[in-house]
Amino acid sequence: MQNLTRDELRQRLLACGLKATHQRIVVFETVMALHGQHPVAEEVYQLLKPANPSISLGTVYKTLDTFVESGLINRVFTEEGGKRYDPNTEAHSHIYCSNTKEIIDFEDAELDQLLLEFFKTRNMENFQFRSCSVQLMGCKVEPDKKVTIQRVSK
Amino acid sequence: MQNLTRDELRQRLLACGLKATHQRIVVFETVMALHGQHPVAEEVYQLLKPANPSISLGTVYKTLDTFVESGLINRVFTEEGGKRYDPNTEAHSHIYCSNTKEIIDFEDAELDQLLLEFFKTRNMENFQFRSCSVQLMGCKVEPDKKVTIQRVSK
DNA sequence: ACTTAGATAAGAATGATTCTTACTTGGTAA
DNA sequence: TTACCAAGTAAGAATCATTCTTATCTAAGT
Repeated sequence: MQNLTRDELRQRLLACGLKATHQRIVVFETVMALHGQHPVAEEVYQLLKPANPSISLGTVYKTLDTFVESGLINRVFTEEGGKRYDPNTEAHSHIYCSNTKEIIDFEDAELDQLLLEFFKTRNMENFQFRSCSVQLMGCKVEPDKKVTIQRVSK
Repeated sequence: MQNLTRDELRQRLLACGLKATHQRIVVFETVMALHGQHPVAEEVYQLLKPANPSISLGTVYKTLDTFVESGLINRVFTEEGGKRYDPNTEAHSHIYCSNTKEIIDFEDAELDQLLLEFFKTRNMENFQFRSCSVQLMGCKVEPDKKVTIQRVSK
């Protein structure tokens, strides 16, 4: 996830048919810089506020929802209620820690492949499949350290 | 999912170390009758209110959370925010329809098996695994008809 | 039946999100 | 370039779900 310049951000907005306003560019920039995290609107607002004190919280809420509708970002599913956003639009799964309440990206090409293969063996009636992902529930052993999930080396 | 008698419900509450109050029995009974659905607290409240007009909404909220803590029911992950509950505590996945906003249970033993096998091939560092499930995103073709996902017959 | 820790009713308080309205602006076309 | 207007925004009011508070009540053990 390279950092995009404001002009590149502007292009992506226009490509979605959205007016490239200053507010949208800044919200987009801020949320993209949080790749790997899953912020709520308020958090995005707090981050961009110092450099952009005139942008209102309501605009951040509205803008994030607009981005989801346009597919620029995703919502992430939560157990607690509350809307969280995910800058990562690649297929990936999430790890939910019941201890720290963290939501951690889990990218695993083999898993994605496995699921795709699986759903090829299924006949879906009356359902137009868009995507699927896995949610892993559990808890961090040491709350301050990172979680890693990797292939077992033979 | 057979209907449990009130005495059986009472036993299950006591087995979890919970006082078997009238309110808890009624909330438990109501939510269990919604097997396959994923109600919010308000919906449970509306259902039990006619026969139990003295139970307050706050109690329903609190009781449902107590049940989740005790493992009698689960929360279900939502994209919209808002807390929904799942009477089904067996391992299963969910289908999310972006059209009707429905959340539909998807039980598939082969999928569960596949995931278990997969995670055996992974080494988790600093994470105590509890469970996992799949979420299927898409939309119903005909909103009023049921979705079915079944093995393709050879 | 007596006791008491825990549970509840009622409604106030909170907090997140949406809505309203008057004002502003990006992008288009003259 | 300028003028125009559909769309976007700021500000704050309104709404809605959920939690909290407190006085009262009750299940279950003695």
